[in-house]
Amino acid sequence: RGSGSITLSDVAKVAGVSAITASRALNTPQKVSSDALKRVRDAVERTGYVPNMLAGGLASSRSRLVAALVPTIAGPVFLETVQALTEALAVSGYQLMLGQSGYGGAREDALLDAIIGRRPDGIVLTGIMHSAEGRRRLLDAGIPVVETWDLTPTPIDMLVGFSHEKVGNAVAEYLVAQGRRKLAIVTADDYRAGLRRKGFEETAAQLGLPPLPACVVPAPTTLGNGRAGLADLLSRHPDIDAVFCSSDILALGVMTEAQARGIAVPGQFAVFGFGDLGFAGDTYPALTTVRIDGSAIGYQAARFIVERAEGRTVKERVIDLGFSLVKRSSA
Amino acid sequence: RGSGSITLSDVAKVAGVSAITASRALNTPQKVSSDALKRVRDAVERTGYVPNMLAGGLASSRSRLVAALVPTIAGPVFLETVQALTEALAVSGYQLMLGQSGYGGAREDALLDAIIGRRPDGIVLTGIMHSAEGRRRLLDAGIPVVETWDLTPTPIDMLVGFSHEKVGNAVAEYLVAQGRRKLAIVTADDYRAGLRRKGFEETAAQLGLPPLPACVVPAPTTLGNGRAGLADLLSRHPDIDAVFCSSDILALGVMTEAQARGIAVPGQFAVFGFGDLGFAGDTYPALTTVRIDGSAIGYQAARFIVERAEGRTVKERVIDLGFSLVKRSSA
DNA sequence: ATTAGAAATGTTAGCGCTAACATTTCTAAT
DNA sequence: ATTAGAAATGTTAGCGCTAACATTTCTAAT
Repeated sequence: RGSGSITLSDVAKVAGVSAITASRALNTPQKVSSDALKRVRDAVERTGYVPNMLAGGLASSRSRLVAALVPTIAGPVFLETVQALTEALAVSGYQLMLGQSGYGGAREDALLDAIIGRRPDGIVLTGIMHSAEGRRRLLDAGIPVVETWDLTPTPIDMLVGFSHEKVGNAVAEYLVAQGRRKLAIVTADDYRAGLRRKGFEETAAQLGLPPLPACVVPAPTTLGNGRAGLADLLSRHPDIDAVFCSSDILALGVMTEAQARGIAVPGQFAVFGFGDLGFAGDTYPALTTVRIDGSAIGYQAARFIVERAEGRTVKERVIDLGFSLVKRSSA
Repeated sequence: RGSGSITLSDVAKVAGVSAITASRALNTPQKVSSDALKRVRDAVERTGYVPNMLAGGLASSRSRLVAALVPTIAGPVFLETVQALTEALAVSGYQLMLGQSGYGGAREDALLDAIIGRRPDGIVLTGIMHSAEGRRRLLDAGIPVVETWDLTPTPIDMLVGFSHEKVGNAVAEYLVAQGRRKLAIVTADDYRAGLRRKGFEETAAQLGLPPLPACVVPAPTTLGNGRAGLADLLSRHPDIDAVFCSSDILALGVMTEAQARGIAVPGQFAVFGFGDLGFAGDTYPALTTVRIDGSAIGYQAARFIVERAEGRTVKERVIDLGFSLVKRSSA
């Protein structure tokens, strides 16, 4: 049986060394004489050998695979993170396996099995997985876990994120400082957006504002949702003077609807986004928003996992990357 | 050594059967008595066993992994395809491994090694990989390959796509039929966009139009590129009456710049996009564009690979999914 | 009761690597 | 020349599964 492709033994034979020496030449070249190293490398070159990482992973209990779990890849929010993660891992010789959990947790179980079955050296969670059952299974499997894009009080293992509530606080403070008094919210119905909303409302209340009108739209957010959200808000509260949106896409939708209605932004009301996606600086008016360094999250998560996989212990297991307000024209 | 986790032998022992019977109960339940099946399933339940797919893949030469190669994940174009692919594969028990080749081919070699080393049951290519060397290595490795998002005359193996030139033809015809005569182009400098441009220019020439002004911007496309592209075009040709953009994002940028300059769309000039991304129907004015069914591409690619992996032969190895013009307000 | 074929189950070996230990070779000291 | 320790190399076994073949058990016929 077997695949018929070239194996390490073939390479070793060609190089005139034992299989383990060939293995060492490839994995730990500093443990091999320069002569043997050269001969093995030549043999690899001549035979076109590509190591079988399934076999390597099985033998060493190190798969060099990392799983990333996202609600859906088709939302722009986590892309930067996934991209940075893929790149950073590739540099260290790891590959990324992608899992989509969807927004409901139904398929979660099967997905977890599929992931654990690959014995990845780490799992990066963005957005979801807070079922107790899921946590326990990951912990039991002994796989390092990095949660991202949030700052939960009880991390499973490692964590790279920022405080969504503080984002809400900061935006409310900013808008009030700009003289806005009739704040409103257009937000997706996901957990983190809810945290931002909570922070926003708390600060608004502390600053003496009445309860804020809000329009909740289903995740994932779309331009159309944003337009509908503003329309809904205006029908009930025509006098609002600022809208905090739970994503830049939503904010762009709000501005589009305003444009369609001939309403001036930020003249009649300010619009504040979240995410600082690529287009935010080029909308008209340019979008004021919250910048999250999604790439930094990805790189940091990769660093965490590689550290663990190489057997080093990570002392500081929670990293708050913070956020910044990017002031442009819309608010 | 070993990971200390529960193995198939443990399960077999608990169930009171041999390892191979347990293996069959999990992989080919119809080959096992209902009694044995029940006992194995109970044992799996009780022990919390998750099969080690590295070991399974090594033993059976079937990894149940599929690799997808994209230029970058951080462009919205291929997302739908990657999402559909991930989902369709998950249903059949396969996982997706993500590789980013970047737009340059420098890292391509290392990436290919990393992929081939996992012995995937298939590779889905979107966007790139046309180096002869790369082709040969994939072919040599005996891995089924699906190329997507194009209709090359000489596919490596299987192919799901559509004709970019025909897209260009159709859009030019449409605009001229609408009475537009001063067509222009804002396009990214990537290969497929170039094909669409070619088709567009050819049809324009056939219809008796003079050579078309064009502005080429670097890939990946952004809203800012679109704005700059229109600005550039207008500075040289203030009298254009239609702009064909190589992506919806670019088109939105062009419309944004027009809005900022107080130019009416489609009054003064028409704008035609490409991709029919989620926001296209909700822009103001609503974007007329080319719809590509990215999900269908993903599903079809998954089907191809699963067919092959299960040992069936695929008779029709090239599928043209076509495209459609979505007429809205901007053109 | 016997038998033949199908169905179910089991034994053995091997997939392609690397961990763990064992041995050989080199180096630099006296 | 001898020696001790380090460096380099090799042998053996095992990672956790399944392919391939072998054996046992069941089924339904006469």
